[in-house]
Amino acid sequence: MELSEALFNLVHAVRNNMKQEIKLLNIDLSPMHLKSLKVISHIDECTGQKLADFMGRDKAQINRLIKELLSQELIIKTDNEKDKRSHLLTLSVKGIEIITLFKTAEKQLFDKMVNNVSAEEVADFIQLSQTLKANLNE
Amino acid sequence: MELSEALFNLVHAVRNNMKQEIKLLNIDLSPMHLKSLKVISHIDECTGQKLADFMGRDKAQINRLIKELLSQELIIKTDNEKDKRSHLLTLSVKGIEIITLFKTAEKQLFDKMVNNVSAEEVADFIQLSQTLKANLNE
DNA sequence: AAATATAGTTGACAATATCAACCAATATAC
DNA sequence: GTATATTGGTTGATATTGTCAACTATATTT
Repeated sequence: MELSEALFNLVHAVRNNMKQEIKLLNIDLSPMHLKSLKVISHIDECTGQKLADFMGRDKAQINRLIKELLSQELIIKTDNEKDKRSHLLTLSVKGIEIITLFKTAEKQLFDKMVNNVSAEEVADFIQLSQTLKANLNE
Repeated sequence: MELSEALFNLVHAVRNNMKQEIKLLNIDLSPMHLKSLKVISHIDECTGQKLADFMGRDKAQINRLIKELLSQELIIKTDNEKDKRSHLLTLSVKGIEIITLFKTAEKQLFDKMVNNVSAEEVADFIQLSQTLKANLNE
């Protein structure tokens, strides 16, 4: 099997399983919304731009994701004193609850996936993924 | 870095590079259209259903991809004598030209990606991808 | 022959992604 | 210090990918 084929097949499977998990948890958010929540929880003093950079996505797309998360009151937007063009994004209590729920499900999925695989193999896999990506961006 | 993160990052990079290549080749087709063309060229006595199964996609989506490929005269649809509900899909000369062009570009991309990586490592990577996918589908 | 399943088609829509225009704040050049 | 360029964010328009449900025609099962 080709590398790209194996890769796309795997990602497709992961995506589908994630969607199932999200449905089972009765979370009314798309995968990208959840990913955004997760990244916001990771990044220190997160702004829209930082989010867009980190996720490697268009700022227009990110902006719409943020709008939806705000309307669902999962994140809070506060003025950024250091730069009045931008705003700081933080999770609300509700947002923290949801992302905690999701991370648990995600971890279960991950554990199932690497069930019979050694930690070393997984580490090598991650390492090689990063190498392959770096080669592309040269 | 997390496994899923590394994986999604890599696929995202591959996708973006592919898009670039397609643009450079002046091919007026989306990635999925090209993938469909490629699969049609692989599968013996390809029908819509076989295509949908192989690509793991909804038949509605596949149907629309086929329609576009037909309207661009890249594939030919002939009656299937063995089952009058379905049709056989084959590449036209134009379709063969385009997919040949694309495969060349794809190969260059692939070569760049695995440039400094041994064949064995790549084989292991593909193998593990398949294992991880299989674990998910259990 | 009747019931069920399969292949394909279509409508409606959700989710993801991209581009361009635009405003306001900031940074830089002069 | 002001003109200019850049950056962060917002919005409109549109393309791409993916999903579900309804429907027709043919095939298969019973």
